[in-house]
Amino acid sequence: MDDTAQPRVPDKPALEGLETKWQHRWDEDGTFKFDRSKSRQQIFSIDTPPPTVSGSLHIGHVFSYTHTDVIARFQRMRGREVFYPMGWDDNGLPTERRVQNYYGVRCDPSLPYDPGFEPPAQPPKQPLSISRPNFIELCERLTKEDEKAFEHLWRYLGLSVDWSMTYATIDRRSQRVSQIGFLHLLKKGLAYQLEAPTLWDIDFRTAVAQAELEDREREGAYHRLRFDRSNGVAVEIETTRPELLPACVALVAHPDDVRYQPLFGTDVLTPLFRSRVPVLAHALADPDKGSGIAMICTFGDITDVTWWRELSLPVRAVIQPNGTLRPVTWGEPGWASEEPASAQSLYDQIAGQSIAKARTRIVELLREQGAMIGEPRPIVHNVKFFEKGDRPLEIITSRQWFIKTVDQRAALIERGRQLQWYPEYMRVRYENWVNGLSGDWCISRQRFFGVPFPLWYPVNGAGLVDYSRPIVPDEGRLPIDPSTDVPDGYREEQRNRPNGFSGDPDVMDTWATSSLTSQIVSGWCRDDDLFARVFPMDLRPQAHDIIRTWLFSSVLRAHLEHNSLPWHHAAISGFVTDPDRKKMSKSKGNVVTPFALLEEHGSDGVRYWAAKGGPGVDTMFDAGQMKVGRRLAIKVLNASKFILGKSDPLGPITAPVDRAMLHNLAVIVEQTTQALDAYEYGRAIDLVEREFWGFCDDYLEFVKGRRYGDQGSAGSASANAALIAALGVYLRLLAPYLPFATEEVWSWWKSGSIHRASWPTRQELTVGIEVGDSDLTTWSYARELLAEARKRRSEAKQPLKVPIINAVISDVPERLQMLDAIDADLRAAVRIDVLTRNPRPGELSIEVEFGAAPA
RNA sequence: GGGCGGUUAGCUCAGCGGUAGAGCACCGGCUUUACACGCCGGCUGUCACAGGUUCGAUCCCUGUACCGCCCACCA
Repeated sequence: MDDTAQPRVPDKPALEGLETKWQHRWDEDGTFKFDRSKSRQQIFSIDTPPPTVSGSLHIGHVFSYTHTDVIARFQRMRGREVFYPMGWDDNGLPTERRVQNYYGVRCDPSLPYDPGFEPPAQPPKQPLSISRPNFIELCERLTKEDEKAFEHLWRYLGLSVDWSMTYATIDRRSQRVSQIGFLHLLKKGLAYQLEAPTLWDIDFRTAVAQAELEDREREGAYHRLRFDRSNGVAVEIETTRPELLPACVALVAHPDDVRYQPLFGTDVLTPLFRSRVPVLAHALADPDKGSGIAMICTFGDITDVTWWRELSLPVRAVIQPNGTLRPVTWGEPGWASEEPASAQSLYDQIAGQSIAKARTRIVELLREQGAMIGEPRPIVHNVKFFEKGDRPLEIITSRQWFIKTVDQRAALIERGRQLQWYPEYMRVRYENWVNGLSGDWCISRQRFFGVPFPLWYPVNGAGLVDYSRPIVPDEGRLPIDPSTDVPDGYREEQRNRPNGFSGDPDVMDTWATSSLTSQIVSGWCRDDDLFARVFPMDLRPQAHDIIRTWLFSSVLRAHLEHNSLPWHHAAISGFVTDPDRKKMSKSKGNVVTPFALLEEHGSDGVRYWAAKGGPGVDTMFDAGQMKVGRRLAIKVLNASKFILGKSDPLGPITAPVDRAMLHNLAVIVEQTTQALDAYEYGRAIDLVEREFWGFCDDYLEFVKGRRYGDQGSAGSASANAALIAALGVYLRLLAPYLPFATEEVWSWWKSGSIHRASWPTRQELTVGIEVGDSDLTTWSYARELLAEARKRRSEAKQPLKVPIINAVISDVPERLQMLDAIDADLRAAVRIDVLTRNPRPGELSIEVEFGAAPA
């Protein structure tokens, strides 16, 4: 470092342009380039959340990514080599939807690839059908554009990412890791396929996982229906899904319910379709709900699935994957009816219709037949939705791939306890989720833009696909797309032919890939040397809304694959809320474009606001705080200009006030370091900011006169040296928060980046400075006197140019002794001609006598 | 229904056993040669409510209310 050169201080320092200037300089200088020669102990590795590129950029991103960057810059300055890659999540449904709308296309997997395809300039009114490979090409093309916009924003915000280490969740590397990970689970028996009832979105026409569900309140109605018994007495049940009546396979009541105990083991006839179904007992039936007896349909909700499984009931499925009622022939096996002809004529009136239409019609029919008692009773209840979906989920039986999770429950809870959470209480959400897992993780999706299952299946002589014997590729071939790649020993002509093969048509849940981001960035199965240096990683930063998805699935995958945690620490950010305390999101129309904010308040100003929102805390969007941050950054520039503007003479730090100020700063350094070590970035900036502002308003004012030479060369030399030492420390304490302003000042004065400078320590401030216990008291006494004297001047409304000709300081003798050390500085700072000491017991007080105003 | 977090100055929040704090806002003053994107000073609080522990509670315990969030098998 070249600290002795004369600082080059601009006349009018300003924040404008610093973002552009320094992001380019950092890029050219490779300031944040990861040095992979460092050992595991020297490295701090971060598993950055890859933002969904097809989503819009919003202030919530800026908020949480700033938190991570503050930690990254802090660790880097502490001497850790920070491994800080950036990913783009371009895999999955959001991208598919965006591509469909942007280009006006839709994917038809039956079409062949067209190598020369170009999308129309304007999206056509009627969506254009294109092949899956063509669709994926468009996905990739559009996400490239989105990624550029994101990177631009991140660089402008000042994220200290190594931009040579980016990845996308759909790129070949991620696909390969994702497919290897899947094949490992398959080999260990931890992944399996099953033909089973699965949560299904009828609009997207895909299976979804438990983690992607959300409850929404919907209006519904209880319909009271009469089921006939052979003895002529009717049983009344209540249902909100009358359209599922044809799918009814049993009635169920609680085993202890005396009202229905006589019915257990008997049969009843369903209304309209006259299907004979048993009355059964099961503990899940709630005597207080409805009439206390329920109809079991295949399938109306998850409880139906439980009953169906535990009571060994048959399947009578009526809902098709597209959400319409399938055609049924009553009287055929599985569709028994006492009166098949009338059942058929009634059912034909709802077959092929949507769920909503079928419901309306079936209620009319029930009325006509007198099978409905009274009017439907409106209720509001929670209904399960796919989080991205518009209509309630159905349960459809289909072949899907699963990863075993439920039998890992205890081990996953234990992993959660090994993980260090910030804040601690976020662990509870994880445990709630793990304890509430109701089934294994369904990872197959009937979609197009995603990582395909790296599998084919043999097709037998009759042309039927044999799913029980998947054909697995060599790991060396991965990634593959079974819809275009051909398994070893087969030819393309055998695709979907008898005695040939058939590719798995599905893609994986995006979380099946995202759960491996720490493996993807760490070079798992690609770069063993790198992997050993960065994995398990140090930090997973993320927001709390995806604990059940991203965090959970990542812990699961690392546990199953490596028998370890994926990282040691999880730092959880809150949300950004609008003034009504609602989460800001695009759908609510309350999003603020982040780039305009960065330009208006400066990246440092916006970062300041973000950093004040501590770990886990939802934080209100507050432009006022951004302005405060901007002022802090400007203050840094101006105070630095003042301090560095005159560094001569420079000498030993002898003045008690100077030494006390530095000693006090050493305490702040310790406290700030502790806070940042505990990921308390909000508390840390509070500490530094408050002290820095006091340093400017009190200390600078206090020593200004002495520094200009009022008390001779030695006093000036001491002040200059103390000012410069303190400034160097403050800049470094602020550097993680205000990377642009601090770097700018550092460059006036030192060589190299402040972001590679070493974090300040207590020792650096106290070595060579003789500090007695009394010194801290000296500085606080000086501040007390300064405040008191200023108050007198303010009360008298006297401008500073009017001198105080005499100030009488009354205090206990022990404290008055300290005046000797600060007398001259104090008199200069408040313009006091004479200080008179008045020893006496009691509180400090000052009486002043003003002189005449100068002409 | 279960759980987690919160309730402190007009607003946003910090404090978490010992005389209530910061910033913003507001009011008054200051052209003081680093900064008017500034400086100085001032005003503002039954620390949600009710009990308990303690010499002492905003802070610990137990309830209650309200706000936000997470989870839940929602006939």
